[in-house]
Amino acid sequence: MLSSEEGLFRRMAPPPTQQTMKERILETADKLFYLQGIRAIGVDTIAAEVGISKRTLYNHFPSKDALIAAYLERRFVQPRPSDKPPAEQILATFDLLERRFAAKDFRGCPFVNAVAELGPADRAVKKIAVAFKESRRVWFRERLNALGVTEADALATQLVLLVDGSIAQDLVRDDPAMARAAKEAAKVLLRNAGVDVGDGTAKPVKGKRSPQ
Amino acid sequence: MLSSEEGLFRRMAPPPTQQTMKERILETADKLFYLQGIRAIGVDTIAAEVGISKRTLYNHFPSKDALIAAYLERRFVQPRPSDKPPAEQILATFDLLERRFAAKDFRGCPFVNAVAELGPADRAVKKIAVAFKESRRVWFRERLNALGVTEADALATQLVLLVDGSIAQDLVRDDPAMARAAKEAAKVLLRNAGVDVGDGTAKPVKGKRSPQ
DNA sequence: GGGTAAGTAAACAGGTCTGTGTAGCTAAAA
DNA sequence: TTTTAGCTACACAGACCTGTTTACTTACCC
Repeated sequence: MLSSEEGLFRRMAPPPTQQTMKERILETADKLFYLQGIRAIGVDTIAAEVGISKRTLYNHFPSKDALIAAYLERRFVQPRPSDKPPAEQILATFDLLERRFAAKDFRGCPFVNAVAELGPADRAVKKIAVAFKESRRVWFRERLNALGVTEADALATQLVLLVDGSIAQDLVRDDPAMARAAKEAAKVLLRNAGVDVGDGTAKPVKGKRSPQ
Repeated sequence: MLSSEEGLFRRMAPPPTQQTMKERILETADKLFYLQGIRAIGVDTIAAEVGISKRTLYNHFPSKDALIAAYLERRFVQPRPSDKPPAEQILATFDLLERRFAAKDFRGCPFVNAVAELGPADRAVKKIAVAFKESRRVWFRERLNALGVTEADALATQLVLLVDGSIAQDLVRDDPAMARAAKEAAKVLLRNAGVDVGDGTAKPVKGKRSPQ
């Protein structure tokens, strides 16, 4: 066997920074799954891109399904905590979205995409997608509660509709202006709930008239 | 050759209603593509479900890509014309959505799903998806113009965000209430633009006060 | 009756997919 | 120095994919 001939100088490659092998695999899987689709990418492709053998990949993840689950779990991160006022935090969400849309590697919401791609039969994927969506809704609700909005729960739902709507629209249109449109709509909804969104048109929470 | 032995009684099956073969294929492809995903369904599966040979399918569609394109084109239908007042038409959109969500065979927007599944490389799919989304936006804009809304274009965009947001949310959550939430948000946006949405709280278009 | 259009079944080509098996190499621990 | 954990390369099984080919059958029109 000549198998060592060219393998010799590639073994135990550069101590690849500090990352664990699992993390290296996940990072590559994330990039490929997200940009090209989960079904479109085979495990061979991932292994080749990481620069490892397929056997090694399967030593770290028992199946492609496990890798998919780990990919989505790794995407499930909470927004960074902020000490800005709640209303600003809420509106900043849409500014962040707009920056994301402008990046050319944005390809929609990985959770929605996974559910769309893998179908309703894949319960594991659906479960994590639901958890993610709910966590975002709760994030909005907490900030609305802090603002004293009475119907915080309903308004939080409406805000996530604007977020997901702009994501879906940007996915097909590649138009970051969708984020701005969502932000303007969000401002109207917030103002209507009595939140001061910084343009002096805050409407009172409970039928009270604002001064003049 | 014994090929006729069991084929004999299946030939030229029941004159299958009146539908053309192309339509029968498309109908089946639609059901399978939409419910299970485009990549998840092979042409063999479609042919078997229609009850025809694969050769026949390929005689009607030169490739799977052509079948996918025809599937999406067939999904691209305009809303039925209505003689109801424009504001009612707009709000009825969300009622229709809610009924769709409640049906257990609802699986999101076929255009968004196709783009998510097939990736940005598939220009043909992306093109028809963009055309569809824009047609819906224009539909809203026409009705807003009829209502004399000044910023009809911007508001139409905001309304499609609510539509697509509720579709995405329902896709992952299976919750028809998302359509109601979108409707409530739409009412606020319409009222804010001076449209009377039937609860006596219409706000004038241009700073004018409505009678008491 | 002869020709044609459109269907059938079934095999095949050539590719990809997930997942496993085998054998050998290397680095580090014992 | 020996053992062991973890890697590599590579072949393979078995399934499924798109699309083509072959040979045959049926219905219908002229």
